[in-house]
Amino acid sequence: MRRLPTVSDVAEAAGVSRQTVSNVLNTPEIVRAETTERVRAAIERLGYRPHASARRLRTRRSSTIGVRLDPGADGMSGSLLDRFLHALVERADADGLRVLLYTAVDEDAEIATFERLLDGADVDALVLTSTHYGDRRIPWLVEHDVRFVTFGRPWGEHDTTDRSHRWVDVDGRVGVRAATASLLEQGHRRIAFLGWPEGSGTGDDRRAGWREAMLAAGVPDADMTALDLGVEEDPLDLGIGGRAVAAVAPRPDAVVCASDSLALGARLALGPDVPVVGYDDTPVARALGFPSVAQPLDEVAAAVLELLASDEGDHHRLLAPRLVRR
Amino acid sequence: MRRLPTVSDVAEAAGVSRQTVSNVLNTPEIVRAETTERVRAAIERLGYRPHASARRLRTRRSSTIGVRLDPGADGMSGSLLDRFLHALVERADADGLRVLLYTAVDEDAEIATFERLLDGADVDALVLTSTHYGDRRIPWLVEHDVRFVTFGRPWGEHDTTDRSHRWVDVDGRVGVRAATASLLEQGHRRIAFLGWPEGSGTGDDRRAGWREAMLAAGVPDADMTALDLGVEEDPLDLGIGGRAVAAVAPRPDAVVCASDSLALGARLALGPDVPVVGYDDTPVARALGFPSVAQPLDEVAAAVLELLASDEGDHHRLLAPRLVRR
DNA sequence: TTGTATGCGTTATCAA
DNA sequence: TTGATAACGCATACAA
Repeated sequence: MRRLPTVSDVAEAAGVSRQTVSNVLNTPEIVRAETTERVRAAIERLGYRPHASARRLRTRRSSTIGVRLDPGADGMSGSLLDRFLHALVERADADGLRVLLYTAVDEDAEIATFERLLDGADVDALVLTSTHYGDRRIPWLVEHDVRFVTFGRPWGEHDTTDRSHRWVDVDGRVGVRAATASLLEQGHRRIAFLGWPEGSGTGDDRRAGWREAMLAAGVPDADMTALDLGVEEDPLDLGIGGRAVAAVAPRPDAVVCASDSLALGARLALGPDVPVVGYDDTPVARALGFPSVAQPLDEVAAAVLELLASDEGDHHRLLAPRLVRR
Repeated sequence: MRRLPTVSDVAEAAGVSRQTVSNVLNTPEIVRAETTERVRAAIERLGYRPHASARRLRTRRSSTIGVRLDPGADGMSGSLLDRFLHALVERADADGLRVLLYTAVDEDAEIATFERLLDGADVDALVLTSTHYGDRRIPWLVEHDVRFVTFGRPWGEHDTTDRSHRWVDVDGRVGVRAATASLLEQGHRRIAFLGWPEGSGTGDDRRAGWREAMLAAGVPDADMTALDLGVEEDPLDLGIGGRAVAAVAPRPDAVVCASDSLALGARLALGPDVPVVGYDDTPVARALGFPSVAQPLDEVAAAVLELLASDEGDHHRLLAPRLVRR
């Protein structure tokens, strides 16, 4: 591979000093237009590109953000991370940012990875997904003054006031409410909710959306308890949701689900005649043709980068999902 | 964030020179055990970590490999890339390598990205997926003397002799042959192959596996033509494979498919009574419970890194897939 | 076996 | 507005 031109080469070719070349690149406003022109021409002619490592060493910034590639993803929801990542990489590239992947088996290992990544100036910001209640990563990052944004609310008391933790999330409650409303509009009344056991922020949020829509339609609270299903999902046993929903008597008119894999279970158990709505709009939903609540991953990625970049403005973004009708 | 300790700090703390610290890290065999011990203790005590950017600047290597995050992935096959990526990141981490993502809309854009990534010493090797016949990226990389490995054969004449192009691939022919054989063992004879139109390396390879198994079982060549289905897959029309297979009269006993999404189409069109085997063992196959040919992505990732690292030995690896029976 | 001197390519500081 | 000088942290050639 040929030797790459450096600032010195450009400086020599343009008849200026190295520093001036650097200024043209980094602070063009303080350089005279004519000089800028000459330097730019030289850059073009020589095919000069700044050496990323040298710049990083000097500036102590890497312009790289780290993202964890989730190990536990079951593939179905995994494709969600995949799509988010894609959107993120695309947006980041436009801002001159790179995306570095890492993995970790558990939280302690992940924190150890943070240290490695940050100390070596490999990354200077992190994007975290799949946050959960009591996440130990968050306080660690705050304490070590690391710039980060999570895709997912902390689900704590001070969600929207805590300025030390920036997050972007999608309003699942609104999404599930819309899904439920659309089933109600179609004339269904006994609409079951198939989600996870109470206690998970995300799951309870989605459940709340279903309840709201049902209440608004005048369904009494007492009628809802029998239709409120919470199961522990298991990638190896996709039938669990189906069995739960099949056990409801009388049979529900329709089912709103907290995930596409739950929806798949319901669909397989009840057949195509009972309308089912999923969540995340995965390939499975498209393949089987049931509606699903889609997260606006492009917007999420854009918001994540905005929060990462700016010091002022809001620190939290709650985005609206979209119901994909089929 | 605190100021990070450097080699100098460690040297001072251990009462040696910077060079000795560097030697302990990079060429431990030339340092006296006692000195090593003292230096290691100082490293531990100070929490020293080498600064990645500085090392990269000096060594002119980034220890980072670039991987493209595919834009066109339809989600179902996309999860394949996802799983491969995960395996790759995990293995790479063990070797002290980082994985950087990039995207590109087409080949020209991707080549432009190569230049940016390589010139800036952002990455010093690339892993390419979804290679195809006449791939312009390959000659560009070879010409520019860039280290790379592709996951996927070039499907050219000189596949196995061309030492300038290292690749790892999975033997689809063997996989589909095994899938077909298992159906034959179950007593099925009219086994259709649902794949893509002739002309794609991967597709034709898988088709050949089906033909081999059928021939070995004594099915005459003439009987096979009516069972040999090739359709253009379309993420928006998953029914296309199903329609093709439903149009075969008399109805096939079973169907071997070149992908899980084709298998899904066949399954939906023919119902659960006609055995179907897919390819890639995606969540869809697990969800619907049909067998599928699984690519050993862990092994692929390991092989990719081996080929990337070593200058001698083989330059190509053809790995055996595994039939997941269900 | 250990230490000294130098440079990788860039940008920050300060003087001209 | 531009230029000289130093420094970022590390690793290598060479000397001791």
